[in-house]
Amino acid sequence: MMLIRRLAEPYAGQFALPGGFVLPHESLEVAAARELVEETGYRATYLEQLFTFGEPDRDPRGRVVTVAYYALVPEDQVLAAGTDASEVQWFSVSKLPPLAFDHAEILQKAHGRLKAKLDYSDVGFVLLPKEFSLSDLQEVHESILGHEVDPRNFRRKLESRGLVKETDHYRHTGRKPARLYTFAGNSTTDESSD
Amino acid sequence: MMLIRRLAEPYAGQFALPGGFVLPHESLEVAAARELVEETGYRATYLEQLFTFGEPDRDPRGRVVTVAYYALVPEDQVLAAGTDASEVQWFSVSKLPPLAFDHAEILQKAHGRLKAKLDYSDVGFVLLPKEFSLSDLQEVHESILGHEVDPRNFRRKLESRGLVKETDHYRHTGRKPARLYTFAGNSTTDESSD
DNA sequence: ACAAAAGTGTTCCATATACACCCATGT
DNA sequence: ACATGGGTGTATATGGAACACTTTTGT
Repeated sequence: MMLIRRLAEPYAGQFALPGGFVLPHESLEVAAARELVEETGYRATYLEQLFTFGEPDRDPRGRVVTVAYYALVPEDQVLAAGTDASEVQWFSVSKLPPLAFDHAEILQKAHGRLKAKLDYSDVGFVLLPKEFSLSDLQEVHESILGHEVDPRNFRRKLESRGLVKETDHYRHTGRKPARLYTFAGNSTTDESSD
Repeated sequence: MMLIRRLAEPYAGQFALPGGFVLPHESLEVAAARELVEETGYRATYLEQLFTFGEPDRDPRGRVVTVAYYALVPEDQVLAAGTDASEVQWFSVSKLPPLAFDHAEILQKAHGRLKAKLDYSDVGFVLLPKEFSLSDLQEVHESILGHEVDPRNFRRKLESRGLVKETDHYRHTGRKPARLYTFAGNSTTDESSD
């Protein structure tokens, strides 16, 4: 989970989700992408609307309705703090600091959504470079799900769904070289839900 | 699908979803429930946030962000048109009239969500009175899914999940009396997704 | 040679699907 | 008696879960 440390009141010094206000002629999604770049330097490739939070008292400054989006950020991305935030930092889902506003609730909802989408959509691939080993992909799944996965069952499922294409490249950084794969396709014709 | 005919411009005379503006100290969900009562007379028991629509040009009057909710309304509910609408009318999903704004897109999204939730949540029961026959429940599922369901498989699934409790009441309105059932419980501990 | 991660098969169980007839009642 | 919707069982296919050892390389 990527969080920023707030500079301004309220909640100055605490961690929070990056965010800001939508401009008059800007779509919600474009606004979310813009704020993310401004505050973390990351240009999102995957961005999905999560939920809209609108309790009347969730911001001490007055009525603020937040349309929350979440982005998936490959771990190797370099993040540079922008103007609104003094610090950008990664946290494990299980070790979150206290958060500003109702942002803990937002994060929890995002995590639940991600878990649910993991096995009927292609979100798992977004967090990896174009070529990856099957162990890489498995680790992504394990860290999102929060538990271990059996490598044989995992690989069998990938194969039966035709999700990956093997390349003839190998990564030689470990002990036994790992075959690299690419994502095979957009099978999920997303007519349903969100 | 329940729609109202608009009285005011823009799109006067066309069908649209009931809706309106959130009051300053009102939560989004309360606002949705209030507008539904005002425009259709129906007090929602099931109301769920669907999605937020915020394209800059979706309303010709200016920038309007819509936080869409959907309610489930048992068919036997009597609907009385309120002050903002001249007419409340039911439509089949497959035979919708032209709709105001981007409301067709909203409806389509709601339908997709409902289909997806049908078999991992309890939405199917909300559309029925407290006591219902298994054929009633099956018809609800068929009309949401848009295809027929095998009665043996359907009943077996209900039983294996323990979703219904049988009563010793029968409905004598058909030829063979149908045993009536009640909804058994809230098994779905909704920690995940939305 | 050994440490460390990559890779590989089989069995079992639960759940989904396909399919057709008898039953109980009201008219 | 018959028409109508209510109600029932079996066989097959599919997908998920549990489980441990061999392979290949770098050091």
